[in-house]
Amino acid sequence: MQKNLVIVESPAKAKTIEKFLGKEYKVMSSYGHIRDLKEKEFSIDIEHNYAPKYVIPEDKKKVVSELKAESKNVETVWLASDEDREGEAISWHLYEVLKLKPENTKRIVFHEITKTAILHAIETPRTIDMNLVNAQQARRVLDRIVGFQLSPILWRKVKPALSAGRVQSVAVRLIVEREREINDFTPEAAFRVTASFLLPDGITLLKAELNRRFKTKAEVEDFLARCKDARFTIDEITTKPVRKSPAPPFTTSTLQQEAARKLGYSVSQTMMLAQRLYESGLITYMRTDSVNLSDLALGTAKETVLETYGERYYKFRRYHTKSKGAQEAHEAIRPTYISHAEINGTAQEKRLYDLIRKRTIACQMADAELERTTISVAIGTEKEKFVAVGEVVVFDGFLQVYRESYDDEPDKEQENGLLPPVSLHDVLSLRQVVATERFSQRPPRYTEASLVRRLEELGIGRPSTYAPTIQTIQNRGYVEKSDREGTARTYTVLELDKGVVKEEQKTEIVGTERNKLFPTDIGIVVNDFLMEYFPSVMDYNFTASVEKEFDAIADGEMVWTDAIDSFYKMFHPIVERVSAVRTEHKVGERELGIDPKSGKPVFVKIGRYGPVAQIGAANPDDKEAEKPRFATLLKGQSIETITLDEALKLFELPRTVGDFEGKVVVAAVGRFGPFIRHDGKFVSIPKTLDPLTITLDEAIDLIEKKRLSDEQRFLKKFPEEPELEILKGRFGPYISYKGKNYRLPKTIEDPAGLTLDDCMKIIQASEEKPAAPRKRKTTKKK
DNA sequence: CAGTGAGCGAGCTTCCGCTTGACTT
Repeated sequence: MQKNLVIVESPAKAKTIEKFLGKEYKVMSSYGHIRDLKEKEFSIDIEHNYAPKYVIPEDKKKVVSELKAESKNVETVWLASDEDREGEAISWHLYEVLKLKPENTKRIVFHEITKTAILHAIETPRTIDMNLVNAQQARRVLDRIVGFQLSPILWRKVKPALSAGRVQSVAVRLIVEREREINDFTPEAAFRVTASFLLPDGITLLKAELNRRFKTKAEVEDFLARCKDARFTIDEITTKPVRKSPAPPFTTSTLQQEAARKLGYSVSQTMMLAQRLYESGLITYMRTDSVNLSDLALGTAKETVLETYGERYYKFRRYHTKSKGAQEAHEAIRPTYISHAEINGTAQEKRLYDLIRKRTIACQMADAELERTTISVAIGTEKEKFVAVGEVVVFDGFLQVYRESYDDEPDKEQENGLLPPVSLHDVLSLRQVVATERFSQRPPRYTEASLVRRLEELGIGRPSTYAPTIQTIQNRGYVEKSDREGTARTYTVLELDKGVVKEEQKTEIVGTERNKLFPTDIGIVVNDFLMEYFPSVMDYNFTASVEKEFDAIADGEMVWTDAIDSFYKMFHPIVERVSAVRTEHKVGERELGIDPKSGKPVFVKIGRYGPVAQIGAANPDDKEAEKPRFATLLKGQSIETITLDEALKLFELPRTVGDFEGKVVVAAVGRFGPFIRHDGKFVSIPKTLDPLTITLDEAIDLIEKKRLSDEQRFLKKFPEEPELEILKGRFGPYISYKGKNYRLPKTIEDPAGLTLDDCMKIIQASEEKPAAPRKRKTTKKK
């Protein structure tokens, strides 16, 4: 019989700790929370002081019964979940569910997974902190109230299966508001003036920028005229030292941001890779808001820096977390063994590990020392000056290892390089002055990672929820990840060369964006609705202010049910009031005008399946009445901006394009976008064409292309087995057999040369081993 | 990943945070 049972949250942690503790201790994992409110019921008894109804979820029953069985057989149970709100609650639920006894239950916490830390924890046990547990219950109950009372309102007023919540709704708000800022933005033009001079040596060039910008072309022309005969002299040379310090070690959010910027990983991809590194024992825990490094880690980082770079490069630094609502149950994300430069794993895992390792090492390195030189060039007696700025790295320090990236890298033209040597009062000869029209930049759309950064700044969401939240707002159709092609813009360039001013119009492409978050019509409608009726929940400071109350509860200064009660008394009446209003019109509905043909009103709104246009109103009392007509909006159209004419055009679909081979050609929009139907067959219409304007010739072209690719699709058929075909898909050849598809191994060079026997073998092989685990989230759609 | 191709009334959907499997479409 075992003497001790230690329960931690994560199985990987359990494995490590078991090694430290020896035979007397068995270490098991709870796999996070073991008890929660019912998944599909409100589960809060409002009448009885907000009593939560907890259940053990189906997928946790096995763990719980194993823990229960084990806990009966030991002398002491050590509850070692994390030392934060959720961790304390996990311990309490374990205590309750496993029916533990106070006399043989001990609560311990440790902040680093080392033998000393754990042994120390065992020597200093405490009891469960009910105040902290109650703070968690308040958090849980509040989120349930908000989520489960707001969502049904959306089902009725906007669209079924939508959702609202303390975190996700604010995330959507950020994206909607950013989109409006972009729409409202008007770029301002100004001329940026640069000049190049020849130094007295007659060889070296100096480039400098004017210290002001001109609003109008007239001002530029005037300035250029003044330059023609001006005398240019070096007026001032200043040099000052600049220091740069390394960024703190990674937390979940900063890791997600840097992996997106430097490696191009999505937020969820980063988390999946980090999870694997963690499970392999290569890095510390990946869901953390702490920048703290253990003494052990500080020591090995020091050794690594000293060994690799020498004493001058080392600097001891301790970082303190300043993000709102941080709970610091773990360390920063760092390699388990900082000296390990090489690891086994996939290329992606290696790159992420390398990033983590470099960031960790760099944060214990010396500042970089730079020297910034500013040379100013006087223009005769004018007030304006040309200025050249150069930066020289005197000592690279941490930059040798790691340089943090930024979301919006500064313009390349502003990059500071090395400046040529000059002396005060040198007279320069002007080679050229160029005035380029530049426009102020609109704010950028959010990426997954920059949204995470903003949420963290606002203290909204936790390391374990950033990636899932981003998934949720996309699954609900509030937000789409998408690209936006830039638009061409002309700008003016004026050039003074050899005393002559030339003017030229140039074109640039601006506003190109890749993989950015765009709000959908549904997202906008839901956001505006929530903002109108529930501004307090949508407030960017809502989370921060309830966090303060949770802290007061944790400190024993507030009763958790009182906190919930005062929120509920404010919140629920609004829910009641909004639910009671029975409006004929859906939220976000907009009347565009009257259909000239039928004389009926034309609406746009969020329908059962998304944005639709509608002619005429439904008449539920009169079954005989004419039903309204519906048409789905095309991609790129919005119920906010669509015009009456555009909406009426939609009703021309399905539209007869013409005849081809004696059969009619029809253009329409289906579930998967615009398509052409001809002779019972369907062909998708590519983005470059429009179902409203497509011509018969274009349609025939599409049909013929499709026929060709269909023909080439069949690589081989077998007369003896009609159910088996070798086909060519977009991702290479595959076998289709009895309604199922099988991938061909890459080694096969001539798929058409396969025999029936070969095919059956491939099918059997893939049936036996159910392929490599593909960790893809299946989208929850029916 | 692949192919698919309509409808706006019949039953269900939903929150946030803690943690990993199971597994073919």
